[in-house]
Amino acid sequence: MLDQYKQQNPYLLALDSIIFGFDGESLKVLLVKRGVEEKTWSLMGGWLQPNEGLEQAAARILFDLTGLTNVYLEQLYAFGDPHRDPIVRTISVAYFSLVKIADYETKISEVFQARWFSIYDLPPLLFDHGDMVDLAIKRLRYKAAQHPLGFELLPEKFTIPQLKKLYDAIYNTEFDKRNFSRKILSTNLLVKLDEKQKGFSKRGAYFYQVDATKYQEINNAFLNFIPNSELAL
Amino acid sequence: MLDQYKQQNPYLLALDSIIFGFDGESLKVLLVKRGVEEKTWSLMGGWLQPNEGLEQAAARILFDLTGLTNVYLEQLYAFGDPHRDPIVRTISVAYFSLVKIADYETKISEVFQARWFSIYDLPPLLFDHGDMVDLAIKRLRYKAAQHPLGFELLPEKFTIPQLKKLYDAIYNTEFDKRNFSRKILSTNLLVKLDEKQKGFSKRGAYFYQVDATKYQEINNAFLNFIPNSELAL
DNA sequence: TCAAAAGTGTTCACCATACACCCATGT
DNA sequence: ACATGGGTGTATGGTGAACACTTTTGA
Repeated sequence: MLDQYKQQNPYLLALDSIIFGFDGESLKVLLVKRGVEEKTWSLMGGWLQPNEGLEQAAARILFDLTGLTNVYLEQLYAFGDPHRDPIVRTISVAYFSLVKIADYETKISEVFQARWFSIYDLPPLLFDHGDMVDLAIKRLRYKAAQHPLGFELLPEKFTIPQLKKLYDAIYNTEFDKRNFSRKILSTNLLVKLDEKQKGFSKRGAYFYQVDATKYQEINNAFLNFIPNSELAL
Repeated sequence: MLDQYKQQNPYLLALDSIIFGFDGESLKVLLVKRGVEEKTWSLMGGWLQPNEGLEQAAARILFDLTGLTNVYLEQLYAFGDPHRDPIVRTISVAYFSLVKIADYETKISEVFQARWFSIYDLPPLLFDHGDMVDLAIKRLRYKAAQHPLGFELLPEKFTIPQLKKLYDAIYNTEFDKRNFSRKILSTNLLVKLDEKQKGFSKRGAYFYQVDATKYQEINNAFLNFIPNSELAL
């Protein structure tokens, strides 16, 4: 009975994270120099430990390397080409993560050999990490079009113009500010605060915050393709 | 340099496939009885071999067990809970597959201990295979709402009423046949044939076929959320 | 001739888009 | 006073949803 297990080859299992950040102007990915190829930039990564689940491991590695915690983390794809790591065969499960760049910027830069790169100006990457980043960008665009996850990249309090700039950056386009504002506010997901942003523009823009309660409702609402259907089995 | 590899624990890597089929009435999943727990139904699965990529392995296993080839296959998710397999720690990469049930039905049933189960009437499943099926159903619904992949579950030639029944089954609802027909035909993805279906209804419905050339265009068109943007980096 | 499924058209409400002007304030 | 970015309203076209009748043909 156990024989069928013993006959099988085991493989190394790595986790790599595509970490997105937004600095107010452009969408960035966090890259490091590490290990085997010290001259090549690569994604944050590490090995699965015996007592961990995959997402748990990805979160641990993220924390170990950056001190980031409580961030948006979603499994992207499992990469398993036999020759993707030329030294030892390794399967890598890639995760993508959205972080509030401002909270951690200094910590990351000082403690680790890490840098934010614009997604439009990436250096050559280790192994298949370039493919991982490409896929992560596609996935982010795909998801952000329907799910309200842009907030994960902004501070707790943010202005509508900031949010618009983020979406402009994600889609490499320029949305109409009137339509954008109406669309975002029509979700009722944002709560307007009394406070205004100071220092950036003369007039100052109102801060908004995500309404955590309504967050859940919205997450389901985008499924409106399906009319009066019973989604539960 | 190699030390950092040698210190790491390797893990067994399995592939499990959720295979969907449609018999004209309801959406089905193909399950088998195998290996460790002969009394429990499970997904089709097998082990990764040293010279294979993940999708390649999933395709091989699918072929070995069912004789199915050239089917729609898409990576679903990597499952890696430390205790998901109670005997030996195993990471499983799940794939979901869409097959034309009629072409292979007899072959599957005779050669292997396998059975089609309605997604609304599944038996208890091995390990976390129930979670895998749940996720696969969600993913199928999510994708089918925007991508034209329903055809993968039907014969080469099919009628609009057949297609509608398929979507009814996927979403467990009843679409309006007028709206459904208009929507499907407006994609220009289907070519009407001169032939009519015989034997099922008195009047008979026209057969249609997928226009392979237009298939690609459509696959991009659903991204119309993003106005005049340059998607390429 | 009748039963059963196939096929088709119109109206309405809503949403996405395009587009232009006034407002608040720091300099 | 003026320059800079913030904030809002309207008109139009297209799309999704609701809804009912005629057509074909095998029994």
